[in-house]
Amino acid sequence: MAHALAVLGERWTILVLREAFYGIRRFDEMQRAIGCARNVLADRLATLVEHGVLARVGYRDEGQRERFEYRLTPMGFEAFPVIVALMQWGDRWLPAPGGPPIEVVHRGCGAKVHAELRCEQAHGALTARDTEPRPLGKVAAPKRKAARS
Amino acid sequence: MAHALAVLGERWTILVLREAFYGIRRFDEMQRAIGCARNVLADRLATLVEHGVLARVGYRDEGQRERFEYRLTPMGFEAFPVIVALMQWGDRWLPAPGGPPIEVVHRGCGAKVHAELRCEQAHGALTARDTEPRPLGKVAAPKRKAARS
DNA sequence: CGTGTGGGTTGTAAAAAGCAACCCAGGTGG
DNA sequence: CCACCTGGGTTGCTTTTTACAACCCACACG
Repeated sequence: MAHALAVLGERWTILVLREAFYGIRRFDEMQRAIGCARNVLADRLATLVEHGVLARVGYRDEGQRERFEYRLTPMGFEAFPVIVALMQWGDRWLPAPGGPPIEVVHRGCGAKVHAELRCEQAHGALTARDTEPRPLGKVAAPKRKAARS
Repeated sequence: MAHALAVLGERWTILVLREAFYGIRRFDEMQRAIGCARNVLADRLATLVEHGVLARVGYRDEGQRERFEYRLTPMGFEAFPVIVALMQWGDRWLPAPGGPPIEVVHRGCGAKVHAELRCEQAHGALTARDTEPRPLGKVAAPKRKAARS
């Protein structure tokens, strides 16, 4: 998780990804959409490409020279639940006046998409209270003074 | 979503929340667990309290003066899918040598918990490719931006 | 009355973000 | 054939954030 945050946790990265999911691929479009500084955007795109979340691919519009755009890789695609979970939480607890500006729907069926937690035995949607953390593997030295429940 | 990131998007915030879900409540425990600077932690906790994600509640251990700890509010609890989605993505694409240090399981059943996307008509788990963004034009207050003559 | 402990607040240095200006290469128009 | 536009950046400088360490404070204990 710390590694995940090293890749996705910087200031504009999640917004870059969201725009990528919305279909934005080009530097200027991206910059207009999210409104961050150009050098920071360049840095974030480079970091994402370096980690394999985006791919920098050449394209050529008619009568133009070759330029580059950024596309989600499979690694990037799989970050979608993070985006949806964040949007959902924001819409629920920090609602924008007038409702959310955009929503994600099932292509074709048109119903709203949401993120939920499930266990591998199909026990239905879970909340944090239905779960517990389980430490694995080489646990470090025994912690002194365990917390009271 | 931008609002969500204003609350959760700062550098250590998500780790603070993760530790909160693991049961960490106190300043020093938190500081040891995530390893960030104390002033930054103090700032993050204050921000989270201010936004209603955590609550600062007094407690008193026997023979001690009153102190304060931080507990998840309902708003905080509902951020759990974000945490799980991030952990899952990190474990999948940036695996730690020796496997993930911890996993989240269904309390009782013990099976691993994961985040997934579903539509409201129970069409099963979705990927980003099964979805599309839908802009919502429903503006509550008349904003008359384009109709300016 | 000195020490320990939890929960912080300085103070200062290093890193990151923001902003505007500039660069570059190829295409277009005059 | 030169000026200018456009997409995709880079450079330089200023303002915010982070990081790290040191310190503070109120109480309990011995």
